[in-house]
Amino acid sequence: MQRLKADHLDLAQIAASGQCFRMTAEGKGFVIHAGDRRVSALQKDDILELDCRKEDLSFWRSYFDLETDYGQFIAAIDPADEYLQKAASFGSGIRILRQDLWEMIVTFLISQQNNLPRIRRCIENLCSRYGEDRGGWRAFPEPEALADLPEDALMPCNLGYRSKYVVRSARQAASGEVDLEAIKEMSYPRVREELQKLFGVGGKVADCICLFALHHLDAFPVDTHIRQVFDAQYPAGFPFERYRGFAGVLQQYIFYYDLKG
DNA sequence: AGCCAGGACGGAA
DNA sequence: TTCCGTCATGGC
Repeated sequence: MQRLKADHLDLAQIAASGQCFRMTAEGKGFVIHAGDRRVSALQKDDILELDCRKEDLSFWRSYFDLETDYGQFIAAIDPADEYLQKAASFGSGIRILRQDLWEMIVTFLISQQNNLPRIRRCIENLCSRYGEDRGGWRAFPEPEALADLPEDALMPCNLGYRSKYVVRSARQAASGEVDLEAIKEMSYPRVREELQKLFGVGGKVADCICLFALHHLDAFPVDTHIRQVFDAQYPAGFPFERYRGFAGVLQQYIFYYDLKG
């Protein structure tokens, strides 16, 4: 059992915030799958207890982004912006996780024109059918495990028309046509363009990948929920300039508040 | 029952 | 460029 100091962290909020679809409640805590890793986590006040080896601790500290002070983001919110204040207060336990790149690509390919419960089931189906067996659980399938399939092979996993997006993107990743390792070193504007070479990845999905895998906090995915909030709360436009460098964090507060608030 | 969901693609205008 | 029909499926 390892312990980490963790303020502004609420696993239940993160699990419900729609950035991670492989966190499930287990007893009083959560079990979290990330790529080919897995950990059990339990929160006690501002201490996060992780069931992992000491040498894996640095990975999970980074995964939960525990070295970042989220209080500074909340403190920087315009005091006159009542809506954003409430949203941030409501979701103050949300952090932007550093998730696996390929897993986020597939997850948000599947997310389009879809709803959160079904996205979760699609991911589970993919892992159980094509993920490597780790003895009692399965890893997220690598591109190579999907690249040789026919384009409609994932429809039994309930991906619907998105099956061909995942299969063709897997081919592009496996062949090196899109270099996932090189992408990790690119600036946000450049990687956003690069990701859109993947079949099925447009601007919004690219922003989700940038934010939830690559931790580009400037990325601000605008989906149907955010669009509705903008129409209702920010008719004159959202003040992106004020929040340069961390607008993506606020996006998650808004998304979660609109979803659950 | 019917509308909507963390959109993107391909073709038309 | 912008606009629009289409794409599977199920949650509510």
